[in-house]
Amino acid sequence: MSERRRQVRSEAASARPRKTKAVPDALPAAEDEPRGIQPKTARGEATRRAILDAAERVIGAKGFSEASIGAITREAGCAQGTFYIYFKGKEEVFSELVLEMGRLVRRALTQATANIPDRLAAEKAGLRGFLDFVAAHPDLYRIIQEALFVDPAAYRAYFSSFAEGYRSALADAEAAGQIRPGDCDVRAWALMGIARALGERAVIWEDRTPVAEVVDAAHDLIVHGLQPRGDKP
Amino acid sequence: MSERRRQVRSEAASARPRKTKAVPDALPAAEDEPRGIQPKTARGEATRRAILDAAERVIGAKGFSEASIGAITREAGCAQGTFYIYFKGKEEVFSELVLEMGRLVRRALTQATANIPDRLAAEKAGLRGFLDFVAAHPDLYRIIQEALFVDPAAYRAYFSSFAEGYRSALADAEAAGQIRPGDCDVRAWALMGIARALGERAVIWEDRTPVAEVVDAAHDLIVHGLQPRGDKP
DNA sequence: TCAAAACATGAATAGTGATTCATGTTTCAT
DNA sequence: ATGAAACATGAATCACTATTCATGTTTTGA
Repeated sequence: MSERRRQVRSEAASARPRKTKAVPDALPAAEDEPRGIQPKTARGEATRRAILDAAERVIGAKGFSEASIGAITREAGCAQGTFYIYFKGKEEVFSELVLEMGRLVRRALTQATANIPDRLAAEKAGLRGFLDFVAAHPDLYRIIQEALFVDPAAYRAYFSSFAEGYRSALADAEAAGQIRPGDCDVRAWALMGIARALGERAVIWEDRTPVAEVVDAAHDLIVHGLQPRGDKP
Repeated sequence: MSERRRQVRSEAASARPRKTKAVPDALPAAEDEPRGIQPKTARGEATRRAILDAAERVIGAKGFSEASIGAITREAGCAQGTFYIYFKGKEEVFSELVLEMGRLVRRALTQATANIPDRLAAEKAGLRGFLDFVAAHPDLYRIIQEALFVDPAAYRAYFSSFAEGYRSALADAEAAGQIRPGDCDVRAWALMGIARALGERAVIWEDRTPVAEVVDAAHDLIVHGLQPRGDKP
């Protein structure tokens, strides 16, 4: 019991793969896919997809470290070795899932808010679109949360992309006089936080309150705040 | 490749300990601490504390599954075996950390909002207290996020306690006419979401914006909402 | 139709780290 | 001061699974 309080070194920032017996590094260093190749046929595409979908379900249900490759391939209906035809390792499927989640959410939000010029109205439609999406993809939602530790870069990229888009949307609306002036960066994070919390309430807490009710209540808060006797037109 | 889409069974809800060789269950079934005892002396208390603190740092830095008992005890400055004198296993320290986080945050919030009868003012003080707290305990903050998978019960307990307290505080304020009428449950979750997101921005994104600025901007949003031309007294 | 390319298999390998335990050392009550 | 209770040690055990690989099977293109 001596030097307490030492700084914990993050040591490679996260998980590392098993050691390979002989690392023959002497090549010009460039290519990055000794394994984990894109399928070339429809059959391969279907198998890869099956594994990815199975991974979503298994990792979403058990969490990253409890989800074994064996469980994933069993769920996908193929042999363990097949997994490594399409993915370099466990981390790689996970990262793909996080990316997919990002793509899908962005698409959902884009569609939900398309052609809505008013920011306050867009805010409501976006919240509704988000809550509908997470209700339809509870596994992906839980997966994002694990990314903070399993793939920090993907985690940050996921939220950064939303934060930046949100911030500039608010800045535009502010310039157009559609919303109250204020710090758009902080407000973007705050609004993302609201959406995230309500999504979690629905998915993790399995709250059954109809989405429309939740959206109405939250949107009232977002528009008018907590203050009493607000101006009602 | 056959029965796809099978339901993934959560299988014991989370991690399970290694199998013990011979389980001699035949006793009346009641006691639950074959290991993991409370220290009886000051020396033991200090060691237990050292391990808990080390676990906070190591798990906070590397995440639960990457944090080995060896790393924790090394950080604590004791032998691996010592760990099992005070904790039944890895999960147990983790759960303690989540509980401790809950206790500390609750205390911080109670102190920050003590003797502030007005809800809107309390809201601001509470947000400030929370952000100050997470800045001082970044490790604990990250740990909560992992609890969703490592110890779901603790995760839910942590947020439930806040949600319920928050909800009833809002309900009281609403009854007293201090805030706008509305769904207090949804609003409680939304406000928690704001705090959580801003805490994350500070801790995970290491954003350096002064806390006071963040609090002012967020509080303006919380009080007045996004709508333009709000009533300014 | 046939060789090559793609896919698929699952048993074997092997790294890892949680947990135990037989053996000391320290502290406490009397 | 002294035996018992507490505490501490760290090497050894051993379950667990990610990953590999030698060997088939299926699909594709000409």
